[in-house]
Amino acid sequence: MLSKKAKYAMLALVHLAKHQDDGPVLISKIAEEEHIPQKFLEAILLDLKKDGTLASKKGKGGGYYLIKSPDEVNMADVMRLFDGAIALLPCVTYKYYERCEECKDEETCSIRETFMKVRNQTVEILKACTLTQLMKSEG
Amino acid sequence: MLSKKAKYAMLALVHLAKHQDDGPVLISKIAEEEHIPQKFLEAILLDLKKDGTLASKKGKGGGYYLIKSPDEVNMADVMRLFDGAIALLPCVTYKYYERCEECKDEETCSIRETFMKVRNQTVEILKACTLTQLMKSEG
DNA sequence: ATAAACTCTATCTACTTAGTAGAGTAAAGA
DNA sequence: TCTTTACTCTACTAAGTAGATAGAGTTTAT
Repeated sequence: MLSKKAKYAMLALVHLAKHQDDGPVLISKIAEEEHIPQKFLEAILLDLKKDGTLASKKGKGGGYYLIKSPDEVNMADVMRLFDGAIALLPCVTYKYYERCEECKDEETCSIRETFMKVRNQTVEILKACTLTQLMKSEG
Repeated sequence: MLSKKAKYAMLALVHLAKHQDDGPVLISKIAEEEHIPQKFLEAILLDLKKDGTLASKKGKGGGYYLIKSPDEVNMADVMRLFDGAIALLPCVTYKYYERCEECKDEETCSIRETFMKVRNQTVEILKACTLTQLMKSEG
C-alpha cells in the first residue's frame, strides 16, 4: 500500500500544479482543500523542497510553489521519495538493491522473474503519470 | 514490499509442488532446505492449510502436501492471503475496498485511475504465475 | 516593530512484522 | 498400550514504522 505521505504528496503536487500561475500557495490552503492534516503536510512539502521539486517563500505573501515543469514530475519518483523502492522484492529493485538472505541462488530463484516483471510494468505506468497527465484527466 | 510470510509461503509451495509425488514432506525439511525459520514456517503452512491449498498428516510419516493442482495455485492468491490487498490504494481494491477519507470525489480523484491500472497489470502478472510456471522456469 | 508563514526538533500512540517458547493433540508402529 | 514423531495452538516479545501533534525558532513583507 501507498503510505499516506506519498498519497498526500501527490494530491498536494496536483494542487500546486493547478495553481502554478497564482504565485505561492499557503500550506494551510492546501491542507484545507485537500483534507490533509496541516502539520503533517508541512513535513511532506519540506521533503519535496529538499528534493528540488518545490520552492517556498517565507513571510507575508509566502507559500509553496512548483519549480519543476509539470511533465517532469511523475508518480514513480514521488513514490520512491516517500516510500522507498517500488519493487515488491528487495532483490529486484534498482536503487535499493539488497540480496535476499534466504535465497539459495538468485539466478534460479523461482519467484524473482515474476516480481521483476511486476516492477517494470508498475514503474512504466507510474512514470507515465505526470502532473500534466493528472491535470488533464481531472479536467 | 512483499512480507516475509508471503515470500516464505511461495518458496514452500514451490518446494511442495516439486515433491508432490513423494508423499508428505516434513516442516523441518522445508525449513532447512528453503532457509526459513521453522516455527515461523509452521504458522504459514497452517494458514495455507486453512485456505484449502495444503493438507497435513500427523505422526510418524506425516508432513504437509499439496492438495490443489499446481496450475490452480497462483501468486496473486498467495499474496492476498498473507498480505491482504494487492492494490496500492484502498479505493481500487476488489476484496478489501475502503473509501479514502480525504478523497473529495472518487469519480474525479486524479490518481485513482493510474493506481487502478497498476493493480490490474500486477494482478494479471501474478495470476499467470502458477506453481506449474514456477517449476518450469526453475528447470 | 509586528504579524505572517515557513522550519526545525522532539515526542507520542497504535499497529505491524518477524520471530520465539512451550504446552497440547493426534497418529503410527513396536 | 506405550512411545515417538510431528503437526497444532496460544501466548508473548522486541523492533520498527506510520501517522500524526506540539511548540519554539527563523525569515520576510509591510
